[in-house]
Parts: sequence; C-alpha cells; structure tokens
Amino acid sequence: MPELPEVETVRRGLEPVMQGARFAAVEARRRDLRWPLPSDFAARLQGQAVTGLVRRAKYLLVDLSSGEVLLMHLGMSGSFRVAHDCGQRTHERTQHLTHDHVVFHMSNGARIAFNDPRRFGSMKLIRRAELEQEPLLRALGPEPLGNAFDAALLAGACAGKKTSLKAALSDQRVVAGLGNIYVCEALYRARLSPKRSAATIATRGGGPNERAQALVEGIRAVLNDAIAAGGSSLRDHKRTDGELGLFQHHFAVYDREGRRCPRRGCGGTIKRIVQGARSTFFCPVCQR
DNA sequence: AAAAGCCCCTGGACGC
DNA sequence: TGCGTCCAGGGGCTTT
Repeated sequence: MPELPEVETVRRGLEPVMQGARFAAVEARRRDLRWPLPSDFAARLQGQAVTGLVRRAKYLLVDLSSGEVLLMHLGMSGSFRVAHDCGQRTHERTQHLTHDHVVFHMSNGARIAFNDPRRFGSMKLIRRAELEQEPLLRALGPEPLGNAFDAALLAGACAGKKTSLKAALSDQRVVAGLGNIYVCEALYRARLSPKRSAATIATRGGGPNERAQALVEGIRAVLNDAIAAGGSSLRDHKRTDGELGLFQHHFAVYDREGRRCPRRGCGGTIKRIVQGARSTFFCPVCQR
C-alpha cells in the first residue's frame, strides 16, 4: 500500500492521539512482523510519553521520553486504526480485527491497532543518539517535498546511472518516498517515458536539464495533490479513522491500461509494461 | 560499486 | 462452490 502520501496521511491521523500521550499498555499479539519484535518491546514502550511524531520517506518515527525512537514501516499492507478504549459502545469500537498484530493503549484512552495481513511491515526501537547511524535510514535520499530537493540534486543522483528512469525514481537512495504508483504518475506529469535512461535527465556534467526540472515539479505536485486527498485507497490503505483516501480517482495512468490518456489533445492509450518485475503504466504518445 | 534477482506473506480477482 | 494461478502499493539481502 503505502507510499509517501499514505504514510503522511497516517502520520497526521496518529499525531493528535499520540503526541503528548503515554503508552499505558502495549499488546504485541504477534511478534513476527518483517523482523521479530524484541522480547522487551512492550516493556520499553510502556510508560513512555510521545514527544514527537515525524515521517521520513515511508517510515514513521515516534520520539519517546526514554530517549528511544520507535521506527515503523507499513510495508505493503500495513495500516493503523484509532479507536477509544473508554466511552459507550466500547465493545463495538474496539473489536479485534484479524491481523491486528500490535495494539497501543494510550493514556488518553486511544486504542491504536496496527493491522498488517502480509506482515511486510516492521517496528524497531533504537536509541535517538544512534538515529544517524541507523542502517534503514542512512542511505535514504532527499525528501521530495523538502527544500533541498531540486533539479540539480535529482540530476546529480541520476547522472551516470545505467538504469531506467522508472527504476531510478523507485530507488529510495535517489529520492525517498516514491513507490510504484507515484513514480508512474510523476513521470506522466513530467511527460517523460519510464523507459528513458535515467542519465538523460542530467547533462554530461551531471547538472540538471529541463527534464529534471519538469520531473521535480511533477513529483512535488502529485505528492501534494495526493496528500490533500488523504492518499490513495486501493486494497488496504485506510486512514486512521477508517475513511478511504480519495486520490485513486485522480490517477492519470496507474492501473488504467487501455484507457484513453487524459491529457487534452493527446489521444494516446495507456500502456502497461513490466520493469523490474513490477507494472509500469504510461502514455507512449505524450511521455517521451 | 551498481544492478538484477529472490524472497518474505496473505488475500483478492480471475479462469476453469 | 471449489480449486489453482497470478498479481498486489515495499524493501532487505544475495548474487552477478
């Protein structure tokens, strides 16, 4: 499921119920997520206050009063659902869903359940002082919505690459947070073919060209639009309140094989190809 | 070092 | 209705 807009939507849903609250109790109903949870996982969270909740790429980082950071990734099918432990209709609101693997009971009465059928998601506790050295975060490229991300940076990261532009944008070391959907949609907005060599958005010296600029604008625009819509809901993604994101209704190319290209005057037909064992959707007429 | 495969896991859609 | 097959929004690890 979740790419940057969905993870950001989850972060915004969790923030009001986590920020400033303490972990009153933690249930690790299954410890075999992507990696096993440590045996003292619940004990290290219990009693800690949340002092911050930020997103980095597709990771969520929960700052704890203990000086540790709870690092979480939703994998392909992870989601959070917020309910309340107290109040009437408690039974109905807090019913257990299949694949609720971890449940946080917060001091403010919020019950936060992490649900993940495929268990590609992960949770990890690390010392805040060691965040810089964390292997999962260390190699991540720039935040696409951050100030540092621009055409020069993207062109520099693509210069000399032997891979396709699709593969380069999917590489979290080049730019952090895009996945299969938003790579396809960003390339569409920039009118660039996913098959194009990544190196062609840089000049010989590694500097940016007009394609890099268009791509940066396409990436930022599609991510901002998707966040504003609450992300995309295909199979799994739901917001923390259980509502669906709406951006899937605005896909130009993703999962639209055979449909007419929505660009005015284009008239092309959306095509599906396979790159790196994953589907790519694009318009072969206006994306070059 | 970079790039390409392999694999983790469950469930939904589809064809027969 | 029941099966088998394929596919899915990610990314770490291993192999080339």
